[in-house]
Amino acid sequence: MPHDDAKLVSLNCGDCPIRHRAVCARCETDELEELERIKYYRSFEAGQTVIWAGDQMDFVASVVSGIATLTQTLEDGRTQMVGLLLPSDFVGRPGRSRAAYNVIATTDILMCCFRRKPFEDMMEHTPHIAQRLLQMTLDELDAAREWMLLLGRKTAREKIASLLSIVARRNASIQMRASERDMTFDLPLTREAMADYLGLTLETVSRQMSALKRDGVIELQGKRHVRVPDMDRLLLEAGDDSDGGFII
Amino acid sequence: MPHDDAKLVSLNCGDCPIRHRAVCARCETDELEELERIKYYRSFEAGQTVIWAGDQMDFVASVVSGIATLTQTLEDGRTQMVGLLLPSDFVGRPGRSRAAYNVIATTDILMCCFRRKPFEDMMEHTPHIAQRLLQMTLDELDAAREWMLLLGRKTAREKIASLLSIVARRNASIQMRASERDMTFDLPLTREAMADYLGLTLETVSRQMSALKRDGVIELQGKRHVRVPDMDRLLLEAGDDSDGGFII
DNA sequence: CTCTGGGCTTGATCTGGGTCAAATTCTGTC
DNA sequence: GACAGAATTTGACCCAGATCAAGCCCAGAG
Repeated sequence: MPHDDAKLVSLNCGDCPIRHRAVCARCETDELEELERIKYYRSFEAGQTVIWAGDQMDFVASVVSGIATLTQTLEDGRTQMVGLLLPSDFVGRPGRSRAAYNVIATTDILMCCFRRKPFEDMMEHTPHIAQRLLQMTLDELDAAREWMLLLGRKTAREKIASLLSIVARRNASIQMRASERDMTFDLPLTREAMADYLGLTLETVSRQMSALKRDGVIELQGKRHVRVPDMDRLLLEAGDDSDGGFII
Repeated sequence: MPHDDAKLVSLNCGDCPIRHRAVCARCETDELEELERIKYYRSFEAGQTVIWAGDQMDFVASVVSGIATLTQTLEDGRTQMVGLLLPSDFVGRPGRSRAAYNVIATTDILMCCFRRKPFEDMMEHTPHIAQRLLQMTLDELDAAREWMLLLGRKTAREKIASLLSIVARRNASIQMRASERDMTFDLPLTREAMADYLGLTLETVSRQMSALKRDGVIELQGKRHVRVPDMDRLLLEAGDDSDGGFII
């Protein structure tokens, strides 16, 4: 049986062409050679936009390398980022969906694609894959709901602090320094992208970044390099509640 | 193989106790008698709040009857609704999650619960169940993302129009009158609940309802009964784009 | 029939964040 | 090492929606 923290991951196994494998992130063993047979690759340049119309796509894909964003727009141009696609994240789905998203490549992207029908057929007799996709999707749903709280009820300053702490936390898990109070990282987003993520304008983002800097919550070296002297302070600014919650 | 539109539904099969079944919405046949063996019921009164702490719950549940809302709050009391739970909707998940939600009963609720471990075990060898849960979760994710666009980028008037058209559409599918331009329905939410859903205050909700009424977009009989003379007009007000999107 | 309280509306005023505009870095690149 | 263009900052001003405060409507209780 799969581990709780198992993920469907993309791994660069040495030289090109990069191999896509379904592995358990913990035990590191291949589980499904079958994926190998139905996959192909597709790359996109930084800045390129792909309109991902759910029910018209005949494939699903997973990011192998690079960063992309998932956005929705109104016809007058207002745009809202609704997801960040990092290596190993999936886009597209087994099943129908009317929703259409813009997938915008922030960097050059390599995607591993699976033709939909074979992928769905495969899921039929390999419950592990279905369960992992379910777990990944549930995690995304949790993240989306937390973001709804941010979009609906947080102030501009809290929004910025929340975004920074999320980026910091992600870096922390990479650096294995989650317990450190002092953190340093690079922002992978422009001010405009941050604004689209947070439901703000880029001017407001800039102003609040300046305010947080003035108040000593963050330090900036250049525009993108951020140092947080005290993570607890930042989390406080983000307004996230930390109480555990009771059981019924 | 399961149909695309298959759902895991709760059905009231005549007398109490209500039976929970996993059926295909299209072919109407039972697929999994096994669910019967691990389920039990639990009811909640209107107004009751349950703190649903993902990783501490030892069961998952599905709404059999009644309406509940899923909300998140900041410690100072600001609250944001992040989902609506209607009959057949699931809450809780097979797998771990740190997220905690408040489940607030809008009406009296009957829930069908499954103890987590047996439910997860069952998923292992019944791929249909896993696939349906995945499909349901993906649909919820689409809805959450559409809501993020609303929360982040729509004006108060557009938010109200969007909510009304969603409620109208849901009623339409029940009444089988999707093609009608003229629609009538009851709002299942108080002004305050609408506000929490839309990231607004109840005063703004009230004002915008009055404005839509004044402009002839809707008619009100009493506070909760709404008539929409022209759905197209309402959809226009909601600002949703209708263009199909291209394929890459 | 009146009282009460919750849901709702409406008005007056305030303000956070949007809008518009200009100045100031940064990043190349020739 | 200067020029071009994009990213960012900062300022001035404005407005949509929040806040504060009355008052209204109506269903249920007595």
